[in-house]
Amino acid sequence: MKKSKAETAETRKRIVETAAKTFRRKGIAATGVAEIMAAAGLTHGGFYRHFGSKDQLVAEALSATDKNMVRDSREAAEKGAEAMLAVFQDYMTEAYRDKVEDGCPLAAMGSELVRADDNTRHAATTSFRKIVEAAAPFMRSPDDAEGMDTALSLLTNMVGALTIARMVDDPELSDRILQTTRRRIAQSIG
Amino acid sequence: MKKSKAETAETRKRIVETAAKTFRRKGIAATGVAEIMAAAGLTHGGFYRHFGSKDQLVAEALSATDKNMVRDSREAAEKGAEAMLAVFQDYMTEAYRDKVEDGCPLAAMGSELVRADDNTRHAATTSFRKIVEAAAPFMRSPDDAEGMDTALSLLTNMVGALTIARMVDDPELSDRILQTTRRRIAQSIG
DNA sequence: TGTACATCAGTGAACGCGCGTTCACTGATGTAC
DNA sequence: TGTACATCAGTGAACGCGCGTTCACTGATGTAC
Repeated sequence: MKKSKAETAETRKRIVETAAKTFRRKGIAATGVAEIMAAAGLTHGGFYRHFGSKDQLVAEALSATDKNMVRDSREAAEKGAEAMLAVFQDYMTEAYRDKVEDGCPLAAMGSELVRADDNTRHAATTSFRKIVEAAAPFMRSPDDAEGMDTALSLLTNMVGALTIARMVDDPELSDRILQTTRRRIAQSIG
Repeated sequence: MKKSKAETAETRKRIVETAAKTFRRKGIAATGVAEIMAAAGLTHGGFYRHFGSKDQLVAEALSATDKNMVRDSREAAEKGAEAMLAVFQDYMTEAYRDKVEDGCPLAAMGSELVRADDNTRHAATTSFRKIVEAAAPFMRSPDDAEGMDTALSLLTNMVGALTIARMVDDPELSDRILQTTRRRIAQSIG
């Protein structure tokens, strides 16, 4: 039952992507290795041919998602302020709020990442910094350090707002949080 | 081995307080009922004399902590803008960041609360709204709805900033996040 | 006020279950000649 | 290019363990008379 190198690489990628979605939707601690493998169409026994531990999968799943977010931010930065604004505003839409499994891992798993292992936290830190750096030049006062600080403030606000918009059980309040945050994004970028 | 009513009430309170700390420090899913009971000096068998389920304890532990935060905010609101500012700034100190188990539950368990049961989410929502309402009159533009919106923006920012300040593995970046958020608090209140 | 009895807080063993991880086995892949 | 053999991806059973929850039992509390 050995698989070709191409197939093996594909399987590995599929496990990482399935894990990335499931961890965001259900949380890290609440998601089992067997559950991820089954969702990827495999039995759990083969897991350790690909990864040394569940923690390693957590780190890789986070890295994979973060890589996409960094890429999106950089592409927007190349296109200019308008594209940057659009990418950030999209983060605060009702559709984005309701699709947890495809969204930002910091918002979806934030409090669990605080307790994640060193590799995972380091990956999260690096990605977060890259996004802040991509956004900084587009802040209203981009002089030196000030742009960084504004970007830091804006991005932490977005993560917190998205988390709380998902947590509250009052749809009106949730929408209002998104709306207020969209306004702050518009005020910060320009 | 039956205990007096006073002792029973005391035990119950002790379990809730222990749970509130442990859930914040280790996360909800990662903390077991037996672990909480042991930390409270009891065996796990007696748990169900006090609570119907782990979920019920989660809801009560959150409510208890939130009640304190609402009280602090309201007391500060009665004292005036300066006290309000002080309470909020305290939230963004390095000491507060490093004492997860005594701090804000939204920051400590945010992403897990999104998936918590209805009672828990409702309790969290109600408390969050009360704190926003207490803060709103002290925002720089407190006219009508605008104060609410600014308070909503500021508080979601504080929760997100605290979570990310705890998550990043770079102490300098972490401190900078706290500092930037303190500055925003000072700019918002006045 | 004193006595008999029902209540019930807490103990410790046990329930079924799912967890992360290991392992013997399989058979197709990839390599050495 | 063809053959013999080593590799190893994936399966499925099993490991020890801790999970949330249940239960028979205990003995002190609280109540009814």
